[in-house]
Amino acid sequence: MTSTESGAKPGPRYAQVSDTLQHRIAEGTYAVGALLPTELDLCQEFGISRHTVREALRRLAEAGLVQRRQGSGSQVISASPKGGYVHTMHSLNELFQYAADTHLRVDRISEGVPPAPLGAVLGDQAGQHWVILEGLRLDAAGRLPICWSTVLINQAFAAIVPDFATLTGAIYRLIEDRYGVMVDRVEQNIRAMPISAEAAAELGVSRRIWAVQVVRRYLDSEGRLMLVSVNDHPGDRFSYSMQLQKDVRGRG
Amino acid sequence: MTSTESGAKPGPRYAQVSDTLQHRIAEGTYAVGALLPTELDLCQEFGISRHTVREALRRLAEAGLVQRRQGSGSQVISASPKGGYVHTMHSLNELFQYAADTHLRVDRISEGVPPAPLGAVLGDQAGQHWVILEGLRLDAAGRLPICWSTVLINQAFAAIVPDFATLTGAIYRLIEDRYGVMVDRVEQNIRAMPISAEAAAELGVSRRIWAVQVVRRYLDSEGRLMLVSVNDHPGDRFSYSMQLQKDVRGRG
DNA sequence: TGTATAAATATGTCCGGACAAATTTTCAAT
DNA sequence: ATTGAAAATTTGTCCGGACATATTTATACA
Repeated sequence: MTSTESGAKPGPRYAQVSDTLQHRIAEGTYAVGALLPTELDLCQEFGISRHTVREALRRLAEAGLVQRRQGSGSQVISASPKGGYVHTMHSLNELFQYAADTHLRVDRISEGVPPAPLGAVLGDQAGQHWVILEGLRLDAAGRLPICWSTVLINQAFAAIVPDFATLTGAIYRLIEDRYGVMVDRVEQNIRAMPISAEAAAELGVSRRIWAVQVVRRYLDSEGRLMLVSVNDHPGDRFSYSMQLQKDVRGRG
Repeated sequence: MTSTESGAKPGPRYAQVSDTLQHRIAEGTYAVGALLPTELDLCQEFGISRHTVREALRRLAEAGLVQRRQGSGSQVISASPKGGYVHTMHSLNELFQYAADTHLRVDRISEGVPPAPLGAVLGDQAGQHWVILEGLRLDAAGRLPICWSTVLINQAFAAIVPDFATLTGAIYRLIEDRYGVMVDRVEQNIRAMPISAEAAAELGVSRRIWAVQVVRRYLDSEGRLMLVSVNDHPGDRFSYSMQLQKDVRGRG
């Protein structure tokens, strides 16, 4: 069919097969709602054992693309977006890993009073001076753009900026280590909003995609804002799972 | 060791093994940070093949309990499988108030196997029959459209449907009261996605607005899905705040 | 025609084995 | 003591086969 299906691919066989199947799903060869070929059919087509086919199908099921049912077959339940991957976070910790302050390619550093849109996340401290960082945040492999990140740093800690070049952990940890000011609590807000032109360009997504903006405000024990991070995730790649406490749902 | 490890258990072997290992992790036999016995050791201990041991370890890794590394071994990275995150009740309750299962104007009721897109939120129970409710959810004043809501009810509880006319509280409470089946835990997932034509029309928003979809799965103590609610919020009106625990952001 | 039963189909579980790839350990050379 | 290469260890990938279980389809019977 397409040239991408004929040539020899790198990586394990099951990955080649799952990639091919995912490609066909995205292409419409296997429509949403339709059944995939049976495992034995796939064995024959790709000339591999059933074990390897099952590994490929298992990964597709894990990615939420297909649903497997004993006796019935594997049904396509979702077509992958053109980006081609589905990122699902299963816990808050994964969100933090996912959006950790690591692998941040800093493109721009400025200082002064943040413009109005950014000032909104600063509340009553909007008029003060801040150190502003903007850049693209990449995944652990350093390749895939995860989100467009803006970090506002209280100017009292401006001296840490030169250390960003060798930063391996979260920025707030750098502040804690250097200044002994401990983060007391973190407020997080999630909202959806139109994506900025800059973020869309950096992330390689259409401006028709909405951004999921995750704002985290780090405060010390006296309620002073130490750090604010604003991450614009492409809406088509954002998913955030958590388990709710029993007593929390009391009012639901 | 304990009595629970000696007797013959039901279910597949890999599940028995992963349950046993999970129990030992929770008990402290395998401490967090320590390495599990090697696959071959486990083969010998349980008298099973390496394939079955690997299936058990794979599930533990999926649950976030262990981390497997080629050449090194499987390391325990967490003692609690099911999230167990504690959020401040104040802010989460705001979400629940915001999207409470009240003030639901039911427009359509159908029964049967949900179509593929909805089936995705049902996981391995997608093929079963459900009672499907769709309608517009209004705010407390009964005026402002909050979200487009789809509710999937386990057919075992189909008899509660006529009572919706006089429903004043959450649907899951109706089930708890009528059937004595208690909700044990609630899984919540937030993601952004294009809004459906139907939801856009009902909510009076443009289709260019993306929806923030909040899926909540209500499970009983045996892991059976009782109820699933899928709420499509207009992205331009959605905001979700919470306060993060200090220990939760530990990895950030 | 409708229904209950049997057969066919498709995925789930489990075994045995083999080699590859990544990591750790051992040990010799400097 | 330090370095570097070889060996041992451990998980990753892949094959072949067998039977179990769930679903669908075909068949026989009423």
